[in-house]
Amino acid sequence: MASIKDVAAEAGVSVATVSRVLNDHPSVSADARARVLAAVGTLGYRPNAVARSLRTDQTHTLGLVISDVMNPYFTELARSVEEEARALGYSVIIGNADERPDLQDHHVRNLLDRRIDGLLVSPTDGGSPLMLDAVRAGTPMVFVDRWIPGVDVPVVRADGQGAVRDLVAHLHGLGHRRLAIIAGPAATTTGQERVAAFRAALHAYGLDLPEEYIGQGDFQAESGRRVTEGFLDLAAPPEVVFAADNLMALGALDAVRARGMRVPDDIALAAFDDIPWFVHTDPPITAIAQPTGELGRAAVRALVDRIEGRPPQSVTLPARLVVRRSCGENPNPVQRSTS
Amino acid sequence: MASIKDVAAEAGVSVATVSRVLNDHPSVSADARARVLAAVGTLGYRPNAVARSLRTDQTHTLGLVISDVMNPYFTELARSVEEEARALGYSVIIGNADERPDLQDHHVRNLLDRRIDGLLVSPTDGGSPLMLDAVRAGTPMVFVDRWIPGVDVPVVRADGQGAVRDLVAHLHGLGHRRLAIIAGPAATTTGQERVAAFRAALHAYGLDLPEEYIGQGDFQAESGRRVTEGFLDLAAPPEVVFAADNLMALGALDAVRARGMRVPDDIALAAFDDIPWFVHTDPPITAIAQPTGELGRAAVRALVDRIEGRPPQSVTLPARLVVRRSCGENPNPVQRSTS
DNA sequence: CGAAGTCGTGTAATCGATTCCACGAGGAGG
DNA sequence: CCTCCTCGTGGAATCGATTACACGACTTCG
Repeated sequence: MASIKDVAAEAGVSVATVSRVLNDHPSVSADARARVLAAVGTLGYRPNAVARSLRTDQTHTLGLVISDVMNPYFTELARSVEEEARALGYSVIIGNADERPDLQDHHVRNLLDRRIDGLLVSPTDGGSPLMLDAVRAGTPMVFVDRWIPGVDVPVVRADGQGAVRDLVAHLHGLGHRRLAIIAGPAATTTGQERVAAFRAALHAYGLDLPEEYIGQGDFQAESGRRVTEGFLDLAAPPEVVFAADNLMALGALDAVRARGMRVPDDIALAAFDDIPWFVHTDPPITAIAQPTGELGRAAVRALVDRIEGRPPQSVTLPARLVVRRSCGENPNPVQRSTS
Repeated sequence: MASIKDVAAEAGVSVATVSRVLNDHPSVSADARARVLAAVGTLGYRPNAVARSLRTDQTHTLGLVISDVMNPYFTELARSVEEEARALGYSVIIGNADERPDLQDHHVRNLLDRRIDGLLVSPTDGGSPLMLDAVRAGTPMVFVDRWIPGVDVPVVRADGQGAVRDLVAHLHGLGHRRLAIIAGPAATTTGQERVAAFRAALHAYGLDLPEEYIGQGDFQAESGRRVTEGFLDLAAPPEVVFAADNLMALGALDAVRARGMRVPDDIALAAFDDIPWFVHTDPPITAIAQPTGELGRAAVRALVDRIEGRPPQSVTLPARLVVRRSCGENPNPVQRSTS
């Protein structure tokens, strides 16, 4: 592979001049520039990003550590992050933690070793020492979706409180009174917040959220299935199951089907996180939609601001309720098609 | 950030010794080793992967360029690729081409500039000059899922012929005679092959695949919708629509619904690529399942073989039919749950 | 007892870029 | 005509690792 030296030789100039042409530094004669460009062309030269990074101490690369790639929500997040980063001149390296703190640490370490310019994280847990060290060491970082309390890092996330209130209003209006939730891991902020928001909304309607109606899930389909089975085994099973993410909703649907029961006739189902497939499930599932693309873009902007020395901003965007048929009689038509 | 020099100073040895300890080179005294390790600990030193790569000319990184991250098939592929790569001591950088040749080139160029050790590609088109140049220049490369004919690069893919035959047998057995296909882009091998396999299977049953029953899609949901609408507008609409990937099947489902028609009563639907959601659509969709995880792992093994000087092998694994209810009366129960 | 390893270690070259500094040529101004 | 800039250029240091080579101290063996 041709190096800058080869180009310099071919063009009959020094490597300094080649470098100047490549970084379009002003003081290069038109003649030299032309000769260098020609040499670059004939040799098919491409600068070695590794060497450049070593010298400049910048990789123009962002790390993104997400909790689970197989979750369409995070896939979409990753996509929008990459798009915005590309627009701003950065590349993205994605690390998939699969909801496992050890894997999360593996990727964070790997990204740090590669000297990425900044890190976007949706933490799987309450904060590994590794990540806290990185923050303390001054690594530019931004939390997206989930965050770690007590750490001074900008957070870009959706606020579901309003939408959860709308959901409970909808459910209450349909006559449901026994509402249960499949929660996410308590170690994640989204795991806790969604339960808190749900409980608060229920209280507003004079309803309770008893312990046995809080199932402990882990944001994966299998846990949704398991928890739902537990709910169905109760002496007084809930009339509604609200899954704190889309994969657990999928598991819940499985569990209900496996018993030969029907949604929404025998039990209603709603989910946090809306995805295109929810339009086509049987029945279409009522869900709380996050502005996923906007979150990803805002997170990148915040991180790049931080990297480039501008003050980064935390951002909170509202989520909204999308009513479909999985909770019962629905006065409105479907409001959202695939896209 | 501490460098190897700092560690050397702290431990009272030379950088050479530190390096030897880090790469566990045999000739280092126990005493020196202990002092270096202690220094590494107190400084929290981590070797700079950028510098190391520059010197050794290896990044221990694989590039993966896929056609569309939002397609669950590719997401799963990416996940298994990363897993296997990690097991073999490599990291993976994913580039999402979004079915756009220009974006594909952007990522290939970016990965090449970063001096990745090898490239895994599922080409969006018939082969950009950039990629062909890379092959000619000796970049270790392996094609996965799709490939470019006439290029001497190992291919890891699934063979759908048998499964398509099974599908046609199933459809024929259910009494369907007018079968249509939503094809992928002709520039991709999977786009062509699936049509060819379908046509061959139809012939075996004495059936034809007329031009108007071949819709040109692009592997995205929207094209599935458009093509399906075209089919429904025909004087003699098909009784079955076979979508060459899961996203186009989603679009087809949309189109059918939008007309107020029902699957499978008014029209049957089948898809190439099976995904967890197909169990839960209304109705559950009959699909051809690829051994996605196995493909990803085999592709990584082939690429790493190539990188490390062993002869790489092309691999072809069989896909299989999973019958559900979207094509009509089904004697067998669902054979596959989510996972 | 001297020659010939062996072992542990350090010095310095190297990878491919960027960039500070020095230098020579040419132009402007006194 | 001399001085002082400006401009274009090249030499060389530098980033943080790895590794070939040299060297001194010990062993080992004839």
